[in-house]
Amino acid sequence: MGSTPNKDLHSSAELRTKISAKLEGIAPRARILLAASELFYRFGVHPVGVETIAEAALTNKMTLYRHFRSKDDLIVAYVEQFANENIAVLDRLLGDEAGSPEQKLGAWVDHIEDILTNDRERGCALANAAVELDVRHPARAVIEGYKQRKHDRLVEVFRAARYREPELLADEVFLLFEGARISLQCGGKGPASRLVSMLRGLLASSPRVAAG
Amino acid sequence: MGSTPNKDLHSSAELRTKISAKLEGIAPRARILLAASELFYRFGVHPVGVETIAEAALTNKMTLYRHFRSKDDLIVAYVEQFANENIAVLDRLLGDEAGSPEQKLGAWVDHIEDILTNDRERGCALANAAVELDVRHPARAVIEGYKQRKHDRLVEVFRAARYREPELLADEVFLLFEGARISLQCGGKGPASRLVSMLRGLLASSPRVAAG
DNA sequence: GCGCGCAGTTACCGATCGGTAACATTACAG
DNA sequence: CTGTAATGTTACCGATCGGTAACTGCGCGC
Repeated sequence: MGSTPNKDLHSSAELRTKISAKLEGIAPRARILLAASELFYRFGVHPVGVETIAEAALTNKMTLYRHFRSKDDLIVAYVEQFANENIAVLDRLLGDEAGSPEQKLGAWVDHIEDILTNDRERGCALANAAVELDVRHPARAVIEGYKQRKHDRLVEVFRAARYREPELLADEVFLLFEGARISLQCGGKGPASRLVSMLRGLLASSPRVAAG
Repeated sequence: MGSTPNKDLHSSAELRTKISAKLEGIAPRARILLAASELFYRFGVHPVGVETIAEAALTNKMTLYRHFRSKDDLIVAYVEQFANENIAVLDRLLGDEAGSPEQKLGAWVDHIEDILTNDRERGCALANAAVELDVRHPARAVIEGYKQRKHDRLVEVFRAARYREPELLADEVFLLFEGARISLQCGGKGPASRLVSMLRGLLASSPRVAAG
């Protein structure tokens, strides 16, 4: 009943102006992908129709289908874009030019804090998509690859920071973060709001090996 | 593309026989709710149509609408049923007749292990539903209430077990578990598979107050 | 045996879905 | 200025969606 994103979109100019603002001179394909990202993330991939996406992108359905073979193709592109963006953020925060491992981890926790306190937070777009999509949907492979890469980066940094059990620590931090994002959608503001302090405590108290 | 549950259901007799097996003499309403539970959990609430549910319940759409005002009503009933069942399990595992707090926690961790190693695991049905449904959907309130109650039970047990910071520990365990269930759907078997040992370690190493 | 309530059946409704065909229009390169 | 490629527009397709009407049939209590 409440989930009528198309009607909501038409009646309120909110998203319309919000998307339009970034649309000056951008190619149609990019516009469509941008609009799809906003809508898919806000309402999910199933409730949002292609017509709605096209209109939000200030174009039409035909142009959409000239750039994407099908809605499933668009979903894959949406997921890939999100994965690439997130990986880019991770590269920036944890890359070679981001300082010491401790600085990297601090910056990463700050970044997490920003995400969780954002009022537009609706969980991890990729995790949400995984929930919505069938296991055989091609986007699922993209999602799995992203989560794997993210986990690997964490292990790297924990190892560089000389934690005694970098894999275990990465698993722990990974699960805590995933849990916080999903539990924010289940109304549980309490547990998620304490994630950041939990992470800082974990990083401070986990055993390390002595410096060589 | 891959998500065509209706066709899948019709072509394969799998779910049909599986559900039919439990259907002897059960009232139509219960049959419908049972079929809806199976289908909603496997494929999500949006991709599954009411017709498919009715057929899986060995009845028809009219009977379905005699017992549920709308599909959204059915979704609410589905979520409520899941919440009640899960709370009942928690009552059994953590209730007054379940032994010492340590025994309760051990049994609960074992229960979690069972869930995560189940090959039909598709995450928490309620969390999945929350991802799919709009914030204003009436089922969302049910989900939030359930998560709150579950969290409260955990705090109780941790307090009874004389942990120094029962709320913090409950938050931690809660987030870890939620994270494991969602990350199983993102292909990350690694982190989730180590959840149980992480939980046992956490319970063993967290500080407690001295017995009075 | 009769009546009544519930379930089954069929057909239908308007709306929307993903996707396509045919054509008009723009923009830009030569 | 002209040719060409991309975009916009309109109308349409079959399928499926959630939901309803009208009628038939069965079973059970009285």
